[in-house]
Parts: sequence; structure tokens; C-alpha cells
Amino acid sequence: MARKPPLSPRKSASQERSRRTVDSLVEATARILVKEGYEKASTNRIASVAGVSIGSLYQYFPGKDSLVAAVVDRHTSELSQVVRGALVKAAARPIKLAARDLVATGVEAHRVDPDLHRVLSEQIPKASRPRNVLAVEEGAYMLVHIYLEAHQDELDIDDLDIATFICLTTVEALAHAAVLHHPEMLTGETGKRFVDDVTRLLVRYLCRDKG
Amino acid sequence: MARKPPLSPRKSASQERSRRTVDSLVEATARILVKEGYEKASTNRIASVAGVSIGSLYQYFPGKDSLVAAVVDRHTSELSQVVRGALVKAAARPIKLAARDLVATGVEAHRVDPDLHRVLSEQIPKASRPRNVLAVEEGAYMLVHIYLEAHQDELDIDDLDIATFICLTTVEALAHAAVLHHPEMLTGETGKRFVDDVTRLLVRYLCRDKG
Amino acid sequence: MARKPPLSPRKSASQERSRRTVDSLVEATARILVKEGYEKASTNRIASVAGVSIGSLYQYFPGKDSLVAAVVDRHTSELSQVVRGALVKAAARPIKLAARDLVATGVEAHRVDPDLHRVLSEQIPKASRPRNVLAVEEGAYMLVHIYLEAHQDELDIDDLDIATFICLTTVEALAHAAVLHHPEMLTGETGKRFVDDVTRLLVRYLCRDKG
Amino acid sequence: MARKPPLSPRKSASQERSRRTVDSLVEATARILVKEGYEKASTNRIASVAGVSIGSLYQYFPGKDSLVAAVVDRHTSELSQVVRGALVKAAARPIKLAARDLVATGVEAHRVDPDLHRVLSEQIPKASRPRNVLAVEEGAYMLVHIYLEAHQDELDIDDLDIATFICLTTVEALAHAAVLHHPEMLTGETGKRFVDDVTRLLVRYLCRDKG
DNA sequence: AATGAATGAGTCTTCATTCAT
DNA sequence: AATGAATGAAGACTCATTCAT
Repeated sequence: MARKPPLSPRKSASQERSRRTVDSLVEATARILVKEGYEKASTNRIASVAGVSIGSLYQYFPGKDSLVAAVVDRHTSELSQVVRGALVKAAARPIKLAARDLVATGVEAHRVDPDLHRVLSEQIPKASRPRNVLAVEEGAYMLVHIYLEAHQDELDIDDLDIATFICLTTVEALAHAAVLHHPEMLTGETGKRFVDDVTRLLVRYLCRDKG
Repeated sequence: MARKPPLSPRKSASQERSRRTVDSLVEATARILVKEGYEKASTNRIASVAGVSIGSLYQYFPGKDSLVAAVVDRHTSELSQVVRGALVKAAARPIKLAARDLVATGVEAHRVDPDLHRVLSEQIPKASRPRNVLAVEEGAYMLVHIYLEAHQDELDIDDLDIATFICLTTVEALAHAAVLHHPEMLTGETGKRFVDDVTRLLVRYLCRDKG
Repeated sequence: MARKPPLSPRKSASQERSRRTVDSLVEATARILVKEGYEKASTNRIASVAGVSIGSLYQYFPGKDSLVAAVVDRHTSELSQVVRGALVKAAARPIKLAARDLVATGVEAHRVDPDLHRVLSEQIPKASRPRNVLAVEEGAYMLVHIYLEAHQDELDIDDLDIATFICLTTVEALAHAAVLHHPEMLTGETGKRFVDDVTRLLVRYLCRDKG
Repeated sequence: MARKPPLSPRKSASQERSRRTVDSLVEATARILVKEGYEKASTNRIASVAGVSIGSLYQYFPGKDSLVAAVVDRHTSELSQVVRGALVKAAARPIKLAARDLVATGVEAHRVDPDLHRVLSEQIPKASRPRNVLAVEEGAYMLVHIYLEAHQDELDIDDLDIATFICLTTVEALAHAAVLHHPEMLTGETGKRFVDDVTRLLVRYLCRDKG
């Protein structure tokens, strides 16, 4: 077995055909991951599902992990779009509404492609996660941090770092667990109640007096 | 590729000598997992690190995942002892104290063997997780559920299931993230503040009026 | 133990290079079978004797038995050519001559590659025998059956099936035993006498009056 | 894997208990051979089916092949009893009857334990066949040879060796093929006709004028 | 650029056999 | 004598990766 190759693609597919090749490879990887899991995702398999020769695969990706990383990247970008926009909007609203937005956004994000999300979170060695992911997390962190800072006078908070960490971790974990393990908790009446509850969790935690 | 072997051990070593063999195998698996990760934990490697022949390994474990499962089992048992006792004690106390206990217990549990815990939670295919784990989770769920039920009149809660889910998921996630990603947040003054904050998060969420 | 892989090859080598690879694998298998027997014919051994990597072997053959089957196939095809032609010719001749042809053909067939034939008949699990073999046997059966049917009036036979079975089984067994266990019986004067005798055996059995 | 050990048992089980142990081992081997085939007959398996420790197995048998050889031996002895007696009796009768006896004996012999016989003849490397087998074959050969010699004046035979060879090989092959591959040919009316036919095959071959 | 044949290190697993108890 | 834990050589097979065409 050869040594671990780098995670980034080999060349930025400039030409049209190349782009299509790269896309089908990433797409094939995602499909295999979802339908058959990480173990079954061998490079040969991926190439064949993508309708591309194994040689070409290695023309664009230095190795298996790089493909997985590309999938993570792509998925993260999609999340990013959902999250970034929503968060920026929320930043302009008062706490109670902003909190609700944050929660809703968390759930929304986890719903982008739950099957893929599950595989990525359950089967992919965290080592393969590219900078991308961190970027999003840090972005969210900063936005929330800044928001809390700006509203500090309305809030009952000592340590902004801790508060930011708690809010984000909590929302992420609840959205994640709800979408993946208790999807029934997100539909109908219960769904509304769940979002209400999580929002209340945040608001009461953050605000000076009772919410 | 070989058929997926079952997760449960092949025979439970009765004689003294074989118990030692089994122990060193499980121990070796844990060490490799922590130091080199799931991928490196091949049966040959495990056997060699355990100072045991590969044949003996297969005498007691049908395959790699069964060994990993044994490690998870062992670790879960250790957690279990910490958690179970603490939770039962907490069950007898008023909410504010109980909440603090819950939080402390969560942090405590994650501190049992953080390195191992990290590997197990980040790299082990969920499929390898044995019944054991679920048992503990369900146990905790029940305890909390019962507690909330018993204190329902003091609380501001509509849906007990949602509340239980939120409390446990939140505490778990925060303890997990804190121990693994922000250990500095758990020491000294900040540490105290962190536990305070999380406790407050729970209490304010649960209780009727201001916390 | 690995799952029993199928007997048929994985892909039929289209390019020049791969055809050579496949050929040397089959050839190597045959050589090992003859020189060292079935047990020694491991896939690694075969690949190494063929001067081919083990990976390539598995690219074309799903497992050991598939290689053996290919050898059987190849040998059977060679036999087939000898037998088919001779039998068809014999079909046009009167009984006494046809019988002698049948016997001679049987001996001839067993002489194609006696060493290989011995191994194949003595050491190869019948399960590894491909469709091919049956085809030849059935072909011969049909030819003889039809021949006897056509000459029924000259013959002293009640049950055509039994007669066909007896003739073929007998010739096969005698040719086989003679070639493999008593080659001396097939040379010079004795050889002639042997063929005469077997022919007489058939003719007297089949014909109405004295032979 | 260790070198090929000898084929003969280690010690003649003199004591009662030893005898039972040896018997159950041979019996277990036979059962496994019949029910699961040669490949599945591992020494550990045999010992466990025999209800004997693997250590004890090696106390009595130097290796796996020795066990198989013992099974062959046992089976051959049983055949031997059937064959020897019948053949000796037949030796005192005129040709036509003797021939019929020979044929009947052949069929009878193959019916002793057809399942075991099939496995032994199809799956056991001929190398494992002990002296025993040869002894029976040679015994039969001698008896027939002597018989033909004694009746030479009634017969139409040049070469006694050839004739003996032909008779025995033919009967063996037909009985074998009939029992194993066409059992339906041995029952009822067809069964009688089959034996008649084979007898006629021999008689006409051997006798001076038409049979 | 694309192709796909070839590679071989490395994994899993079995099983005949030994030997300490 | 019996036991069964331990051994490890050997075999089957995969899959990431290279490279000649």
C-alpha cells in the first residue's frame, strides 16, 4: 500500500471535459458512500461507477481520501450557503428571533442531505475533514460571538467564549441528533414544540431575566 | 473481502491462561486504537502487540470488529460505573443540584479515558457498537425521564420526551466537546464558570420561573 | 475460509497483453497440477509460476477452482477435437469397424496428455468440473445412442439406454485404466491384441449372432 | 504447516477405552466426509465431533491423512468381506453363473455404503489410499485369473492377463457408474436387464461360441 | 489525456500440529 | 493418558496505486 497522499485535488479542472470528469467522480463517491458505506468505496469502484478509468481518477485526485475530502467539501459548501445566509440575516434581529433563527438554521442545515450527512459523520475518519469544514465552523463561531458581544448589555453573560461555545455546540448537537436519530421529533406538532423548546433553552440561558 | 464476522467473542476464556490472552488482546486493541487509529488496527498487528499468536486471536475473537467491540464494551462499562452511581445519587436531589450533578457527571465520564473516548467516538463505525452502549444510554434516558416526571409540578415542561432528549443530548455534547476540543475550558476559574453555565442552561430551561 | 467463488473466469481478456497473462496462468496451473498435484496448486504458487502478480490472477479468475476449471476446459476441448471427429466418422461405418474406431478413439483420447488426464481424473473435486465436460460426454452419448438406434435391426439389444451406457462406460474405463495403469498393454503386439479384445467385447455384446 | 506424517496409526489400541476412542475418531471422520466433504474434515472438527480432545486424536493418529486412510481401510475391509466370499463361491461355478456372480458382487460391493464410497472415490487424493485397497484388488485379480486359467479350454481367450484385466475393469466401472450415477438403472425390471446385459457382455466375450 | 493491465504489500483467516498442565 | 490453549506457516483475496501504451 502506498503512503498517504495529500488531500487536495491535483489540478483545478479548467477545461470543460475535465470538470465533468471531476464532477462525476465526486458524485460517484458520494453515491457509493451513501448507498454502500465507506468500506465499499474503493477507488476502482468509484472510477467504474463514475464511468471513468482508474487512470483518469488518479489524474485528478491523488488518492482515495482526496475524493472523500472532495465530497465533504462539496457537502460543506452546500451547508455553508444555507447557514451563512441565515446567520447573517439573524444577526440583524433581536435575540429571541435570532435564537429561533439559529435553531431553525441548524435543523435546516442538517436536512440538506441527511443520508450523506449521516455517513460523513458516522463513518469518515475525522482526519479526512478538510479545512473547509473548519472554516464554516469558525465563521459561525465568529458571527455568534460578535452578535453576543453586540447585545451584551441585554444579556446575562460573563464569558462570551463560553456562551458562544455553549450555544453553537448545543444547537449543533440537538439538530444533529434530532435529524439523524429522531426524525419523528421534527414533524408536525412535535416538530414545532421541539424548535420552541430549543429556542427557549437558548434564550433563557442568554437573557437577563426569565424568557 | 471476508464475510462480516459477528461482533461477539467466540468463547469466554475460562482457564486462567486464556483469560490473560483475551485481556492482552483487548488491551492491545485499545492501545493501538489510541496511538494509531482504527485503520491501523489489523488483526495481525493486534496479535503481535498483544504478544499473542494470530491463531489465538481467532480462537477468541471472530474478527477485528469483535475486538473493537470488546474495547468499546470495556470502556462503556467503566463509564457506566461512573455515570450510573452519580445519576442515581442525583436523582434524590432538587433540580438545581441534580442538574449540576448531571453536568459534572457528564464531564467526569468523558474524562475516564479521553484519548480512547476520542478514537471510539470519531473513528469507530457505529456498526461496531455493541448492545452495551445502548444499554447505558437507555439507562440514563430512563433515569432522567423518571426524574423529570417526578418533578413535573416544579417544571415548565410540556413534552417530557423532548425535555429528556434535550437535557441529555446537550450535556453529552457539551461535555464531549469541552473535554475533547477545549480542555482548557475545564480547568481553574473557567472550568467552574463552564459548569455553572451549563447547569444554568439546564435549570433555566427546565424551571418555571427565572433561574 | 473464503466463500466459494464461482468457476467461470472474471473477464475475458480482450487485449493482447492480457490474453498472454491468462494463458500463462492456465498453463502454470496445468504444470503445477501435473508436477505437484492439486493440493500444491495455491493461487500464490500459480501466479508465481506463471510469472504474474497475484493481483493479476484475481483480475481474471475469481479463485483457484476457476483456474482448475479452465485447465479442465482446455483439456476437454482438446479431447473433444479428437473424439468428435473420430466418432462422427465412425458413425458412417458398419458395426465391427465402428466398434474398433470407438475403442481406438478412446485410447487415443486418453493419450492426449496422460499426465494431466491422470491428475484431473484422480485429484480434481468433481465440483470443479465445468459444463464443458458434460457437454462432451453427452455428445458422445448421443452419437452412440443414435448409431445403435439406426442399426437396431442388426443388433441384439433390448434397452438402448443400457447398451449405450455399457458401451461408453466400458470403453472409457478400459482405455483409462490401460493408459494410466498399464501403458505396457498398449504397445506392440499386446497393444494390438488389447484393442482387438475390447472391440470383440463390444461387438459380441451388441450383435445378434456370434462375432 | 507440518510435513506429511505417516499414514499408519500410532499404536494398536490394546485397551478397551483406547479402542473406543479410535473407533469414534474413525467414525467421526467418515461421517464428516460423507456429510460435508473432504475439505471440511479438519482434525479439530473430527476430534470435536468424536467427542475427543485434539490432543487425544494425535495420540492415536499421526495426522489427518492417517484418519482418512483409516476410513478407507475400514470401508475396504467391509467391501472385502462381501467380495472375497462371493468370489470364492463363484470360483466353483460354471462360467455363465460365475459371470453373473461377478457382476452381482460388483454391484453389491458398491452398495455397501454408496455415500461414503462416492466421497472416497471422488474427493480423496488417491495418494492417501492404503495398501489395503491394493490388496483387495490384487486378490480379486488373482482369483479371476486363476478361474480363467482353469477354464481356458472352454474359453476363447489368447491372453489371460488382458482378459482378466478387461473383465475386472469392466465390471468395476459399470457397477461403479451404475450405483453412483444411475441408481435408477439398478431397480426393478431395468435393474434385472442391466445385470443380464453386463453378464452377457462378459460371457460372450469370454466364451468360444455365441452365448 | 485517457486507458486499464499489472502490481504487490498487506489483510484476514484456517488448520495441522505441539506441548505445558 | 487426556486436555485444550497456543502456535504460526500458509493460503485466499483486496485494493490503492503505477505505468506502458
